[in-house]
Amino acid sequence: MRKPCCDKRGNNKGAWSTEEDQKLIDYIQTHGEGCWRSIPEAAGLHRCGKSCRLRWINYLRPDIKRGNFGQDEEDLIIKLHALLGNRWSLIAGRLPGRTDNEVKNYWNSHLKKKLINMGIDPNNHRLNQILPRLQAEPAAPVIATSTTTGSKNNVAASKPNNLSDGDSDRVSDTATCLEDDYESLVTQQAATSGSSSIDIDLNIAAPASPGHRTTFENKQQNCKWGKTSQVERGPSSLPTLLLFR
DNA sequence: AAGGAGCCCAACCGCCAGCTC
DNA sequence: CGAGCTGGCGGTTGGGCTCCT
Repeated sequence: MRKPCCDKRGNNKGAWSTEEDQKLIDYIQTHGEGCWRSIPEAAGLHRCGKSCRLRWINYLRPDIKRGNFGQDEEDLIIKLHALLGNRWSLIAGRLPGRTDNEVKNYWNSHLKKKLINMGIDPNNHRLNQILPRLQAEPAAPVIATSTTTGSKNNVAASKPNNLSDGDSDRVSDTATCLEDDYESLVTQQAATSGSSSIDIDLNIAAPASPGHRTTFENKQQNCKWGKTSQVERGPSSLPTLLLFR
């Protein structure tokens, strides 16, 4: 039977104090990241290694970009989520200075709602209903989500669209922006690959941390849902990005 | 002004896959 | 070759903050 990683009695839990933060920063700046399991003891912290790693990666790392997400970052997250689903570490790998936790939180608290307000199912990025400027577009059938979370998160389809006047303007702008961005992206891809299919190269060019790359490559080799160049085809080869057509 | 509701986000938990012995 | 260890990931939780009534 496997032992839990944090079974040590007396370990602190919950929010980190500034003293703890400083100890961790000092230790890592002196010795590097190394073996997380041994770091707490070596740094004089009453935390499990996992907790130290998380604190460092999500909060203390010097290259972390804090503050609001820019419009370009937002768009990129939406596009990548459409392609990758809830693979936050991969999405975060495309956003320099952003962590998977941050991207995940931002998605859950902001972007999900934004898409819902736009009449788009955040799980499969398909339109749930017709917006004024997209009326020529027939409502797409909602297909099974391609994410690994299954149907338990599929609340979007049942949510009403209660846009205020101000919201609909904003939404319209955002939709336009996304469409334009995506068209250029697809055009670019088609030009380089000779194909019109959505096939963005998802190899991480500059991983946020050394561990990122290793893991990503491993996942790419072993992942259950596809290979490196085959981006999220899902159970069928239906396009999943109706919004961006 | 007070209290309840809702939101945000840091942190935890459990699982998985790769590595090592 | 298999068991155990470790790092990493995604989902979930809960405390604190803000907004609303």
